[in-house]
Amino acid sequence: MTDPRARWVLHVDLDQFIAAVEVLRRPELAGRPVVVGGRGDPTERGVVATASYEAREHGVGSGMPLRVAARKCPDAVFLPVDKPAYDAASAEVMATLRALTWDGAPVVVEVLGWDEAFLAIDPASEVVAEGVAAGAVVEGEGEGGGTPTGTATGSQPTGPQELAEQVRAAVLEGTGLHCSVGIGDNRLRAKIATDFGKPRGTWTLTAETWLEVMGDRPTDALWGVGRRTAARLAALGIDTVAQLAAADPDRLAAELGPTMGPWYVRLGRGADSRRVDPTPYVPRAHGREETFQADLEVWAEVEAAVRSLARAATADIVAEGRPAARVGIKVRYRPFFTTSRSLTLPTPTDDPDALADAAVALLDRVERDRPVRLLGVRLEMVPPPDGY
DNA sequence: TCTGGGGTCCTAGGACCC
DNA sequence: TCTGGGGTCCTAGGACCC
Repeated sequence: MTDPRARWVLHVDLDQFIAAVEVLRRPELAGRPVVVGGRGDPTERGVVATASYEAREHGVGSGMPLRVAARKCPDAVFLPVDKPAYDAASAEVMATLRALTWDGAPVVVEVLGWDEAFLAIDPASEVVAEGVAAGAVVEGEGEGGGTPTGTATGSQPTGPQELAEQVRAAVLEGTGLHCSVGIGDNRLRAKIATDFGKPRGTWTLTAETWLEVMGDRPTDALWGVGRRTAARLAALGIDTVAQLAAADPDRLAAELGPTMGPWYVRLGRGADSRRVDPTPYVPRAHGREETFQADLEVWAEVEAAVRSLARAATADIVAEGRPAARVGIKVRYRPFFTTSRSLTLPTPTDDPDALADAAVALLDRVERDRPVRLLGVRLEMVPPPDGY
């Protein structure tokens, strides 16, 4: 139980993943500003999925409308999102990570998305500890802390820094992609540490260094606090991570909800007790949505579009092998007002006609006198059978 | 800054039941 | 019928993440 390696979590995050995959198969793009998003046409509605570092120097960033990106960086190469290519690259990365060992013991990998994963030692493969106290402390990380300490390519890693270097070398060798690694004494700290290591680096963040590194930063620097919650916290006089860490959980429970309030205080303290979980991801729902290049003004077109989205979503759940128990639609009107409707089916089904009919029927419950910018259909599946 | 598409989880009110 | 309280399901909306 006292395997010293069990203290550590590594977070691996690919550098500019989507742009890097594109450059990998089109080497002539290396060194150029590359922007991937939408259908690759910067005159269309769409946003930036990933920008290369060269494009970021011009102020282009994720989530930015393509039109704005084109204005900021007219010389950028604009490419369409190619999901299958990123799926394939991601699978290679994850396979590389799963093949790693730490001092002879297998690691477990929890996939977070296309380009991120947590790594930890497999708790089932306990090795007798060699006299390391439970409170072992990593040497302090001052300015520039967390720089790699080893060049351990090929040799067996001993500490987390050596494992991190092995991760970066293995991913580069196996996939041609660069990544950064965060080392933490839990998932949250490892995840946040990664940003300090980018690009192509490693950083360590522990309970000992948490407040020193994060205390003066705004609350939305935390994983799980976004713009809205940061504003609500600011209204309560909480602007920084240190202030959030010192806040009264009962007060935040009253203000932000019994679950979320105390959870935010724990975030401020850098606390996270969840273990790295290698259980394969099982989706709860599949949905399809589309923002139209020109708003739909004819209701028959709205109905036809919902029917089409419902069929596409149905194909996704059929591939999953689980029928839908609930159907939901989303309607975004001009200029940007969004509403949703949903229903529980009398009986779960994966019949395309029945699901399309249900989605179209939900349209009767929304206004039809306004131009429609976006439509979405979402199918919530029955839980997977036991044994998953 | 005229704002994608894929998801997850939490909250709150009302219905309904005992 | 002058009417408590808890549990659960359904629905709409919101926040967040990659």
